[in-house]
Amino acid sequence: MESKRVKPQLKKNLWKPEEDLILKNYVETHGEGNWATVSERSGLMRGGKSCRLRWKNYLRPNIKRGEMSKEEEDLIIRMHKLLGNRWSLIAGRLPGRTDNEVKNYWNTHLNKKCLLGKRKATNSNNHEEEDNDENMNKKNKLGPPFHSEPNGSSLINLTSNTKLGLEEGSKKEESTVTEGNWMDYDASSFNYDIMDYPIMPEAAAGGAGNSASFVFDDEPLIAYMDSFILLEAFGCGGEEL
DNA sequence: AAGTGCTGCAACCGCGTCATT
DNA sequence: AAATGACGCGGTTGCAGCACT
Repeated sequence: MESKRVKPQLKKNLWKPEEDLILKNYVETHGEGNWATVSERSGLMRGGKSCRLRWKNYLRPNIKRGEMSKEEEDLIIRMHKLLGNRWSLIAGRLPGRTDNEVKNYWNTHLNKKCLLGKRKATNSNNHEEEDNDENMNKKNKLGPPFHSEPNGSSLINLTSNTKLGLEEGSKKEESTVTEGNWMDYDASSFNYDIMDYPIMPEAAAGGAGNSASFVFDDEPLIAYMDSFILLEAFGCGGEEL
């Protein structure tokens, strides 16, 4: 007589210390993963997502709590400038910090700071849309593409869609070269050659009909960004590395 | 001391991606 | 190839605590 399984009412709101203990014990004995079954098996009336979040953000070993150091703050600012709201990537560079924590810290402390700074630094040009964090995030789920200036310096576009093919010297590029939008970097500082990156079939097939057109795949770019972030974050000199 | 507004943080929600069937 | 489920990410919300009046 198998009746339809009724979904138990899941608990919400703040976690109690005893719930933390149950989850911690459960994960330590059974390991991470299968979050959907954790609530059933552990007896916690919490959704899998909730359990996962609680573990990831608070119960996991090596979680660092408390004040952000000046160095961490600085790193967050630099990386946010490079990556936008990609909190998990940023948090990945801050040992013991979680994406949620970094995100909250940004929203409560750094965002204001940076906005104030930007207000002072920018003139009345209408770049509001490009500079808007939310727009950046929507447009920039993938990593930033690159662009070489005729003078030899290089730029990373932080706001456009990675999948677009860059056309050298196009109007679009020129119009988007603004502070906080394109980042100057010295390509010679890196062991990186832009030609190492895959040219996607559609681009290779001649979409733009231009040998300077690149379409970047997400992962290789992320891999590149990792090393770039390190170099950028620690001052490009490499003395810290 | 009480009321109100503000701030910071924990947690939830919706959506996208990936793996499996 | 399509459907399904699990997981991860970023945005948003709700609430507790603090500051101010």
